Amino acid sequence: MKKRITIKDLARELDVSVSTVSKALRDSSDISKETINKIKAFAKQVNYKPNYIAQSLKNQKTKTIGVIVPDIVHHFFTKVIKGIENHANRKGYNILIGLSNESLSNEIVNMEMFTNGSIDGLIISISRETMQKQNYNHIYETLNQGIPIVMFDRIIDKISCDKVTIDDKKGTQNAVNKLIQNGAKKIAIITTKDYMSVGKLRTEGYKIALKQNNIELDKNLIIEVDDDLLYEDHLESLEFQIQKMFNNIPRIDGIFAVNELFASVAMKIAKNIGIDVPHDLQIIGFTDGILSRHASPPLSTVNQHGESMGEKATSILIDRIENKSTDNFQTHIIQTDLILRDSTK
Amino acid sequence: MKKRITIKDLARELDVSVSTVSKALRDSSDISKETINKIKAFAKQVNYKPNYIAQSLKNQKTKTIGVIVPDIVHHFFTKVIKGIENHANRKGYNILIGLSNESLSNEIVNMEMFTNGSIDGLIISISRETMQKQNYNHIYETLNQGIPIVMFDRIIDKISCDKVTIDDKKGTQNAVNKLIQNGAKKIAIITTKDYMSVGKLRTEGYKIALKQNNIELDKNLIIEVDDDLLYEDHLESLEFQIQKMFNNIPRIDGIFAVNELFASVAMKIAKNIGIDVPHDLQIIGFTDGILSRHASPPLSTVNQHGESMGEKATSILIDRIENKSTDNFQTHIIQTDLILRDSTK
DNA sequence: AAATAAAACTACAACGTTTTCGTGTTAATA
DNA sequence: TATTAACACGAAAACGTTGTAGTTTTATTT
Repeated sequence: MKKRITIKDLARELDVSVSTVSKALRDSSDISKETINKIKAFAKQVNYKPNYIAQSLKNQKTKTIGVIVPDIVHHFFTKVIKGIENHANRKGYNILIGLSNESLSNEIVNMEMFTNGSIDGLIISISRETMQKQNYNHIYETLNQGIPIVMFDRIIDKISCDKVTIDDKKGTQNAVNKLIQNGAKKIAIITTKDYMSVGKLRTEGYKIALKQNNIELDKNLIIEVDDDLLYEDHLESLEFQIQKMFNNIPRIDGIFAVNELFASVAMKIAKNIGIDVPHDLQIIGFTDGILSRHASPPLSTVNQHGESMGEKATSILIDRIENKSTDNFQTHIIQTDLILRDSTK
Repeated sequence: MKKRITIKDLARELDVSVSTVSKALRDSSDISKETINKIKAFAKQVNYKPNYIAQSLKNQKTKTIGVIVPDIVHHFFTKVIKGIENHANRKGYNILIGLSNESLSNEIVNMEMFTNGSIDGLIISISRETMQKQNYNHIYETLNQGIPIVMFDRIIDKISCDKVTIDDKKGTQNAVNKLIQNGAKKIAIITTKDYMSVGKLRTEGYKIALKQNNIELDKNLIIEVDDDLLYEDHLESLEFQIQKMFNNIPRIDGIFAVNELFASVAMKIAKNIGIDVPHDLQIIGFTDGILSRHASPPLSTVNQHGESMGEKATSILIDRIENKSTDNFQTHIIQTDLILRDSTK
């Protein structure tokens, strides 16, 4: 376990000053080409690596960006993170990850850990509880500290910062339109309570598509699933709610679901009670995850392009960090596309 | 955008020295109870937060741990990360995430970014390429720098550091035993090339179980799937390989698969060619992910307890970090358990 | 050869903390 | 009352960098 080599060590060994070494390593015009080469060669030889922490302190920037997501055991977030990491790495940034577990207090704790000098900027998709309680103080605070934030997917309109989201409304419209084109007449939507921005937007898209096609809106066909619990552990409850839908409403021939879990559970239940997918019932979900791909039949779905989302968020953030401007916030909208598989005709 | 408040600011405002403030905030016995209270009160009032970077530099520890995984769009790794984050957070640590994307060079780049003073310790599951090429220099180097490492899941025996893994052999044995108890006579294993430690170990477990039950080993029943490609994008190739197995070998009545993807694809193909699961063919996979749970029928599987794994790895690492000892490396083995669902009788 | 300009290098402060070693008060002891 | 101990606080160095403002050396001009 050898001690780390510092600039001071290099300076001592080469019999020059610390400043000379520092400057040489950064190709300063102050230092002669000759000396630069000598110093760099020696530095490489002894495997000198600059200490990031010291640089961060001195330069007042850390070259790391914080990422806070509600959950990580989740295909979509995972895709976004991958996009973030890729882009960040290319730009020489590290990423610090925090999980809110859908809880406001966790979100706050994570934010506080991050905003004590550890990050240059933050990418966040806020927790369910934060949306419900509409408590955004922690967000405003870090913004006030001059730390730029990019919100993605779960967005708060009234907070002024950069945002990247997908076109939930349009994506849903396209999906529902497809269902209608394929002959569906009685189309249900399985969505979440509408304090969730995405659920809300998607429900709106659903309504628009119906109206465009002159189909009367039937409120009974809007199933607002109680999403307070994590379905990873409470599948039965979800199944029960969807089962109830089939019981109460006969002859549904199209389902749009706001995520792939809802879609695949709906399909499973439909099949169980003898409904043929896609012949009698067509289903389209949201998110092109593993569930959609491996369901039988494979589910048609709205692809969110999570990775692009992560990349875009990161590029906006880094731009903001490096150019220090604090106005003209943009909200970038990523277009979705419809992946047609065998749950539609 | 207000400037961050520093100890210096507090000192100036309260007309005491910087040292006094610093000590007061850390409850030093040097400072009178009275002054401590006054300083703390004021600090809270103006919302003073210590600068982590400065503390890191001074204390020569960062309170952050690095995590490098081959992929993040992956249920198991995601579970482990969740476990890591939870435990780390409880202990006041942040986590820095790096993705190797199964590539050695990416792994190296990430390690280098991390080991330049940014982390106190590292948790890693090494990339496929690293295992193939058996190039571990970067690992040895960071170990040499005095940065403790905990390897998980994909482990290199000969590297001396802490490890946490699951009992792949035993887990597989149990699963295969179950298959045999349930009457299966001709049991195939779908595994990976054996440079992957987990594939190897699981294959061994399979062999042991057969031997224990006096079933002769038939090499044709060991399907080594070519896992150089990511199946997220190359499903057909995987399907083709499994299809071939069914074509070549008639009357397989049991399948053990080393991951849930292999298991679910095998099941899908079996169903397609008219084999009834579980009546004619029983299947057990590995990893209790979303695929297993939502397959139809739901797949019996070996649960890896990823979250516990992450927690254990973190607790071992933090212990190592805080106690600075550099001997008595442990390898902790997490037991699996068998989740029986409808793909077995 | 003296004056000046350019080139090459260095000292030092700073980033925000922590900590060691003082130093000045006050209280307790002889 | 003089001596000592305990207490409360402060100065300064240190962590490893960077960058400004010198200073020294060398080269150029007169």
